[in-house]
Amino acid sequence: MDLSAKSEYALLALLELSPHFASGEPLQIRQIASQQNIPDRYLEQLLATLRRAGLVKSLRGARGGYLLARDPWKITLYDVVSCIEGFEAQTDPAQSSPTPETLVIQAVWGEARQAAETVLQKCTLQDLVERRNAQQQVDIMYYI
Amino acid sequence: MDLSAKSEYALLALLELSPHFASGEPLQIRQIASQQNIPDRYLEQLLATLRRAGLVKSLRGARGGYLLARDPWKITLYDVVSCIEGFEAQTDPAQSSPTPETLVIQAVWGEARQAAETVLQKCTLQDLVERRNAQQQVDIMYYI
DNA sequence: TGCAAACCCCAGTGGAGAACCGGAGTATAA
DNA sequence: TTATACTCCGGTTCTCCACTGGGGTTTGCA
Repeated sequence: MDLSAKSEYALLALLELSPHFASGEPLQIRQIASQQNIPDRYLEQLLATLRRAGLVKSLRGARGGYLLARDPWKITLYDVVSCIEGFEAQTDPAQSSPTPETLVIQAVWGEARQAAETVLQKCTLQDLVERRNAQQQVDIMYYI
Repeated sequence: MDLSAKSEYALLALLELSPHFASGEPLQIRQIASQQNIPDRYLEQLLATLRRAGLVKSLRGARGGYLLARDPWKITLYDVVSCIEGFEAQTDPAQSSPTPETLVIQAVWGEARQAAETVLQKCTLQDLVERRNAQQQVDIMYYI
């Protein structure tokens, strides 16, 4: 029920990439990692997953790096979390003969999960960027 | 993001206790465990937690057992899951200086979590019982 | 053409927590 | 008084998350 470090790292990385989408300049793993305090060898794996999911593109070789595959307002938090966390494929083969009780419980749990996913589907990377900027404005006002 | 065996066991046990609330007759751990296929020594721990949370009462000694502490329509799934899973106290002391990025991410995640919890708060044990009965009716109709 | 900078793949490890088991003790109905 | 139940507390096994490491391959640039 709580956010895994894995998903948080992925979101932070994509958040870091968002402002660079317009210019088309790639960011390197090291830069993202040091900027957001993420173990770089670990971030590497996450970016590979995001690449296979079609959320980022990579440029190999010297002067390479990563960039968003599409506009930051066309990537939802659900896109990110679901591909990182690996939803789906939860058929649970051990549960050969589910009882009526477990079925009902799973059904309600599915509704709760659905409600959470709807929130994530409605929030894009661009929304996150703007909320962060707005928050920083508030901080500055308090600082003055 | 997925339902733990722990919570599912607890819900199954309370579901088993629900029909017996009216009569006031206690159910024993062994009975619940064998009925719902739960390791009995493990269920014992869960029921102890539920008792401390005030969701069930225990009768010690011969002919003892467990019974619901209040009406099954006055116990929500949120009551159960939150006490079993131990929500709250997630201040995360390691996060001494949260960045604006992590703050925004946590905020949205909190909204998603809140949406899921609302679903659980609206569903009572009695709702579960009735949905199970309704489902069984459907099964019977298909059987005929 | 060489070489360094970057991505790419795969395999392992350490620690934490979940799920479960066991034993000794205590309360209580019969 | 005794059998039946709950109660407390500790250990054990197993899985998974977060992370690390050792190899590659690709590519811009001097």
